[in-house]
Amino acid sequence: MPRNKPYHHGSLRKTLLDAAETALRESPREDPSLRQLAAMLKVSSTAPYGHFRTKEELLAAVATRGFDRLRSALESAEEGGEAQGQFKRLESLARVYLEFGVTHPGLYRVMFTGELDRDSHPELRAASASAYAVLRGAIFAGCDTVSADAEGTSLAAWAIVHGLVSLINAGQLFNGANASNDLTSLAGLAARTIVSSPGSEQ
Amino acid sequence: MPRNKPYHHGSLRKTLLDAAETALRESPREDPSLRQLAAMLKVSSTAPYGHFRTKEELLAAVATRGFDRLRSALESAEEGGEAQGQFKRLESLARVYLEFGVTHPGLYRVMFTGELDRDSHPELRAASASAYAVLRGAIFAGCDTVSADAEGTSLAAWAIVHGLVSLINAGQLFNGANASNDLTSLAGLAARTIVSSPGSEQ
DNA sequence: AATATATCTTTGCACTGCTAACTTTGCAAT
DNA sequence: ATTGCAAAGTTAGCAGTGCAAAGATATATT
Repeated sequence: MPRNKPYHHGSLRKTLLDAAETALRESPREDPSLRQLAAMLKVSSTAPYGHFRTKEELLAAVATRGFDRLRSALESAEEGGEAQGQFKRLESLARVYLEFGVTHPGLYRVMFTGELDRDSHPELRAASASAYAVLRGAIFAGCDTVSADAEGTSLAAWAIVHGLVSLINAGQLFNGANASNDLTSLAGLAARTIVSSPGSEQ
Repeated sequence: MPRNKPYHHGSLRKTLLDAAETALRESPREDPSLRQLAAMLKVSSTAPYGHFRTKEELLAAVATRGFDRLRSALESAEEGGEAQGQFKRLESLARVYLEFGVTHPGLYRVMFTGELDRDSHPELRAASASAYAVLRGAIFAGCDTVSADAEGTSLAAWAIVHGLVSLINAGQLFNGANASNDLTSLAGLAARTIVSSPGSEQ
C-alpha cells in the first residue's frame, strides 16, 4: 500500500489535470466544469480551489502540459529524422504535429483557443515557445546559409500545420471521421509547401 | 418616428446578432450571455428563445454572418487585383484575410473555435465554404494548366492565413498591440510561400 | 368582431464559478 | 509527548447562467 499520498486524498492537483484531459477527450468542444471534475474524484465541489485559484488557471495548466507533450512528440520525431533529407524531416515533423492535434482535439482547442490570456500565464507562453522551438530548429538547420527568411519560413511552417489542425478540428475539411487517412498526404503537402518556399534550402 | 418595428420590440433577431457582435468586440475571449444581451436590449431574459432555440444556434448565426462578411471582403479585394500578377493578387487577399481576423478576434474565434458543430448548422458550413471559394478561385485562376496540386495549394493557402490569424489572436506572435504594423509583411510571407509552392504558377 | 398566431413576460429549476467560515489532518518545534 | 500551525478539504451560500414551462399581449387573418 503506497503511502505517496501526502495528505488526505493524495496528489489532487495532478489528478485534477488528468481528469480534465479525459473530460476534454470525451467532449472536446466544451470546457469541463470544476464541479464535475471534483465529483469524479469523489471530492467536494470546492476542493479544486485549494490548488487553482480559478478555473482559467486550471485550464492554463492543462494547456501547458499539452504543449510539453507536443514538444516531446516533436523532439522524438526529430531524433529519428535528423540525418534524412530536409523534406522527409519536415514531413515527419508535420505528420507528428497533425497527429497530435487531430487525436487530441479538446486539449488542442484549450491550448490555442485564445480564451487563455498568454500574458496572465507566463509558464504557458514558455511551454508553447519550447514546442515551437523544435519546429524552428528544424527549419534553421535545413538552411545552408542562415537565410534572413528562415525566421519567416519557420513562422509559415507553424502557421500551416496549426492551420490544418484547426481547420480539421473545426470540421471544415473532412467531416472528421476519415481524418487519419489523409493525414499523411496533408503532412506531405505542408512539407512540400515549406521546402519550396524562398527561405528554405534550395 | 419610423414604424418599421413589426411587433413589440422590432426586429429583435437582427438586433440580438448585432448586440452579440459588439459584446464579442468588447470581450473577445468569452461568449456573451443571452441574459446580458437581453438586458442590453431592454427585453426579458428569455426573449431570445423566441428567435433561437438555443444559445449555440445564436452563435452559429453570428458565425454565419461573420463568414458572409469575410467573403464579401475577400471578393472586393479580388475585384481590384484580378488584372495584377499572381503574387500581388494573393498578397492583397492574404492582407484582407489577416486584417479581418485580427480586427475581429472575438467573431473570428466563434467562427472557427470548434465549439460549433458544422453538421448541426448547415448554413454555417455553406457560408464558410463560400468564403473559402473566393480564395480557392484565386489560386486556380493563377494556374496556367489546371494542376492536380491546385486543390492542395488552395488548402495550404487557407491553412496559412488562418493559422497566422489564429496564432496572432491567441497571443503567440506579438503581444497583440503592434499587430497591424507587421500585418503587411505577414501577408507578403503568406503570398510568397504559396506562390513558390509546387501547385502554383511557375 | 372574433379567432389565431407570433412575440414577449413571468416563474422557476438545475447547474456553474467562486467566496467565506469552519473542520480535519499531518508535521514540527518546544 | 504535547502543543501549535499550516496545508488540505468541507459545508453553506451567493450571483449568474441556459433553458423549459405556462401565461399575457399585441398584430394579422377571417
